[in-house]
Amino acid sequence: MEYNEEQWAAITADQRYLMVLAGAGTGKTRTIIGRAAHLIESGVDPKRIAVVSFTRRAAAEITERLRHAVGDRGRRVVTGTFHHLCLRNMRARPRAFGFDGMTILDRDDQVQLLRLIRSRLVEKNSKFPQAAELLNYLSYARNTNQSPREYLIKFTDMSEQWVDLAEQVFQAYKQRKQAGGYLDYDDILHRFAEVLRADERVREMVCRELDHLLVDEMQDTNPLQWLILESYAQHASLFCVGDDAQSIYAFRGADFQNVHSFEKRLPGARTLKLTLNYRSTQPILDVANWLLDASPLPYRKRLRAVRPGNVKPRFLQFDSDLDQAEWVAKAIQNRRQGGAKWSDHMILCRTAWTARPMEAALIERNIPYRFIGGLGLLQVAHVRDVLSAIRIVVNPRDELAWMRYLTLFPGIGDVTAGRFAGKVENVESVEQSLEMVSQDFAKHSHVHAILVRVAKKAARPAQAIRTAVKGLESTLEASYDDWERRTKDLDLLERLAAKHESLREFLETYTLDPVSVAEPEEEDDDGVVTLITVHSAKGTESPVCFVISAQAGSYPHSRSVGDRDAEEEERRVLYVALTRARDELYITRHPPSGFNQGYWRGMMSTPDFVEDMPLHLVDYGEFATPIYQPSEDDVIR
DNA sequence: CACGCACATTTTTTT
DNA sequence: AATGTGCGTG
Repeated sequence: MEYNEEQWAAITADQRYLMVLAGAGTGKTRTIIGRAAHLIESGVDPKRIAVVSFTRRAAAEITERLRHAVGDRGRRVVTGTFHHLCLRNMRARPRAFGFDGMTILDRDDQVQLLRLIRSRLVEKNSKFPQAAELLNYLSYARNTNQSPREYLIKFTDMSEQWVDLAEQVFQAYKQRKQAGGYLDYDDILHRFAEVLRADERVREMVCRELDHLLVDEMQDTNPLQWLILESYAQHASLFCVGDDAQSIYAFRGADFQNVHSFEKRLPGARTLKLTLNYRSTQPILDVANWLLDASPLPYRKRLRAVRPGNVKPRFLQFDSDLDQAEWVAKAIQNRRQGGAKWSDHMILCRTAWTARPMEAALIERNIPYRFIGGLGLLQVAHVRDVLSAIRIVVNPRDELAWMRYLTLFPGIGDVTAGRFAGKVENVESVEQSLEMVSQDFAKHSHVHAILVRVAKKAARPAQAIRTAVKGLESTLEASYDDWERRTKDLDLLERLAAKHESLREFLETYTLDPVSVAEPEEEDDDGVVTLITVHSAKGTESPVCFVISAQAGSYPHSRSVGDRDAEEEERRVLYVALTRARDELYITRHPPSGFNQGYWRGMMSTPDFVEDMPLHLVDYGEFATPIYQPSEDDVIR
């Protein structure tokens, strides 16, 4: 593995705290891997190195590439997301963290729980924010280390009474979580950070286990995560890589300024830069550079391509999203006939929603694809149905699971189920809860019987899933008219479960990082086309990229219009999208339709980033001739 | 109290 | 598209 001067300087730097500012495609991941490899080769025990990233896909890639770079030793490096790192540590010391047999709530669960509480505390038809919005407020406040009250007063125009009411709702939510043995996403970080901060003994015990903490995508860390990093920084060295122009998680409390204040926050910290782009050709970078230049924010960034290539990105305007989808699908098909692989193509969309017509067009043409982002497997109704039985066996105090499970059966409605779920709060064991079921639902014998059978298989995840599916099959078949189509998700679920040691671990893994429903059954030699949201695409690249629906309403997204910071974040989203392309970039757009059209009727001054693009930066017109040539595997020799 | 029908609602982005 | 919600019926 070879590195350029800048990369090598970062890899071998002996600063205890180092921030590497790296533009898109400048070899961030390569440098982080290089750093870990370098540390190992200079004698550091791999177990004492951790690499945190922001998605499991990124973490998996790091694990893989590390193994490639240093062999099996690489496996012992701790890799994962922030949430994984926290969970791992808490699971290893359940007593210190008060973490025992907890069920992790995904977003749907959180919303449902909050809705339950809202319905009791807030009068009907009140204009008081809905559960989902309340959850956003709460989560943002917690991720930025503020009290909800503080946040609501500062950032919303809620009245005094409503703020009080919101506080009550949040308080009740917290209590319900405690009672149900639940941990939501924020609790995972929060509890970990809180204990590390407050308990010096635990902090030493935990943080002393690492000598080197490497952080990917530093611009996405929020104040809560920073708190965790600070605790570690007392005992370990910190090597962070990030790019302010790629910060697209402000909605989660991330503040990209933290890559700039790094030096001020940690004594003796230094910042290095990576400026050479190895991914894209210059014409692609020219468009990206133009986009940042057009921003009022000073990114002071000009990406320079190392690789040759002078094909301009192509810009196409369509009459509708359907025409656009049709054309993209056809273009990919043509390119494949011209010798390209399916897997050379990536289609980037702003929201999962805009991907739908695209998906339809791909299916129609039998183009194998996978969709990343959007509805995860574990969010689909029938999967949740089956998992409710599993969750009960893992945590019998899981009220939400009881509700879902019990109401599956004809004759049991939400009132009856709710009554039972209320009683389960103090249950000590699965056996005890099963005993209660057999008493309360004596008439519905299979309610009890299915759980008993699932509980028996609890040690074998795949078998437990299969048992649950079999038990519920007839009931589910009656309630879904497209049951046939849905069963294949359950097969997939079973296969996924087979890869895991325990049901708890299985649930945790996929709650923290959901798999897509549309994961391809099998990839042929040519792989599959990737359809992906820009947020999920960060850190990835592809020889040929289609940035679709690049118009007002998507870039910037209509929800962000009017808020300067949010609009600028949208610019960075588009920037991330454009900089994924290696050789060819297509930017396509169409007039807004449906929801957006209605939304924007009468509003004339919607910003549109792409509209002002200088003509000379792109080529226009109809069909592009395939210009792709199979690339030599890597451009860096 | 359960259930079925009709209707509304949702549509950022992710851990 | 696919859930969730409200209301009348049994």
